[in-house]
Amino acid sequence: MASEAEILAARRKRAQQLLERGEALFPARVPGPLTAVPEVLARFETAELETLEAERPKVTVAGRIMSIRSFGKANFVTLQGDGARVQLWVKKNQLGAERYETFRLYEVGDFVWARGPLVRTRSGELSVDVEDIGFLAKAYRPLPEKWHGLADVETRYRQRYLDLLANPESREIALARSKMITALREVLEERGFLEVETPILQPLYGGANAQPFTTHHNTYQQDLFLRISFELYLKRLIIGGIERVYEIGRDFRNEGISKKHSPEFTMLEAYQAYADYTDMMELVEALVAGAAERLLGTTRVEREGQTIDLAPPWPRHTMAELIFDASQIDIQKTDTLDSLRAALRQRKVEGVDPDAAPSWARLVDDLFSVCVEPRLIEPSFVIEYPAELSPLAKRCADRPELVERFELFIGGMEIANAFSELNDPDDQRLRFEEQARAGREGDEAAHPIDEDFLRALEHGMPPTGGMGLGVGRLVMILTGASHLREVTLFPHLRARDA
RNA sequence: GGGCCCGUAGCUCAGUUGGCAGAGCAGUGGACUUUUAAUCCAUCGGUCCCGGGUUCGAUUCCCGGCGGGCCCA
Repeated sequence: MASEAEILAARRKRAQQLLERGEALFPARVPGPLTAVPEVLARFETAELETLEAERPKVTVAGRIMSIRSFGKANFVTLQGDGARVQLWVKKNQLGAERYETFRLYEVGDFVWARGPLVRTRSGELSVDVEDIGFLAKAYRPLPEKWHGLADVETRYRQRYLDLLANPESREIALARSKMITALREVLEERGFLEVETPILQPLYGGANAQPFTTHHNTYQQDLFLRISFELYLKRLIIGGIERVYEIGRDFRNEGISKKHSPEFTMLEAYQAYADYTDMMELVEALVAGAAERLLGTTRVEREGQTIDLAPPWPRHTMAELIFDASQIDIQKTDTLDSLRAALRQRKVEGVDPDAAPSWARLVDDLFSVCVEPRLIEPSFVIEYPAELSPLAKRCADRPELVERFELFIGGMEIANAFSELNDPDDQRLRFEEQARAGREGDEAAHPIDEDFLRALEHGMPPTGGMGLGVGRLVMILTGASHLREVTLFPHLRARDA
């Protein structure tokens, strides 16, 4: 018996035999209080043989059977509970013939509880010397193979529960993500930020340059968008007098998928009144370094064989400097589309098509993405962005073609984006109108004009610093993961044909 | 969206220069009261991703599709 159908039939047969022996397949609860497997290990893993023999501490544990090594009248069962494993030592003379025969029907994958004193076997392994054992839940399907685990990438993503069971690294990443988000919240709470929730279903999207998902509300007969950022709602809260505010949640962008991009992804955005983008730099430094220290106990992380130190402060360079260093092109001199195209044709920067971008600023952005971004491995702030690329950021007072903005790069990825928020409603209207023009000229990611937001700004917004941080990408940095999917429990995949 | 690669047993993988489809683990039956991927004996298990084409014969070659990976956009 080894085809899938036969394996399933065999497991059903075992289940039937259990029923016939009076064992419930899915009882509602465990008899008596449990000791979690990790706690068993924490308390007794290092206990001496003599101590265990003298005290014979009795525990009841529960978990999933991961393997059974049977010797006929004695069995070593590996039980996994809450990610930790403890061995059960199940003997016929201890259980009695009747109960032992029932136990022999338990198989890998099933959930059981077991009670008995903790002992050490001859080989020294901490084990529950089982006096009593019972059934908790039947597994009708088998687990992945025990030694190689689950390697098929697609199955790991589609059946993440099997991945979590079989591959400790996957579990570690899931835990790390959760702990990291807790750490981010702690840093923000310590600084007096208030966590809020804003609409995911929005009548008009905005706050970023991206294409949205669309949906429809039946009762109101209203077309809606899934948000592409939280920005415009969080700024409304600043206007409303909540002076330090943040949200952690999901954004949705209807765009390509890559190791750094997912159509839905978790974002942290924070806004602080009476602050500017330099204050946001300090905040981002505190968030990233704080998360690293709280999660890893260090600011040093490994990535593709090299060590990155996240300890602040981080260097700050203008976009123009970095582009010049990488390409020898001075965008401050070649400050028109035609002159920059000419310079690019002369330099022939690989991967940048001088004719692809519709404007000087977009061409600068392409150039930066290709020749600078991948080099920014150590944490680096990039400052002074073209205003055209930043329709929601305040202009530099002395150079109105630039804005007070930075992006943070680590490991060649954009991790955070922040600016001194534009609070002049008239300038904001101009920027929206520029975006609308770009949209009419075919830029599908251009920002729509948001009259309701303009009206809110006209009521007055204090000078404000705001920032957004890609949570999944930061998890990648802190765990060394190479793909956003590795830090996303249920990544989006194409539908399987039915 | 483009290029390249992959899809074989429940899992991890071989293999077939076109000729009855293989291993380990898992499963099943048996032995075994200190194992650690337990061991030993026996045994079962396949839509070779799907659909066409070429061929005496296709899992293998060709075309299309589906799913995945990597690189590029």
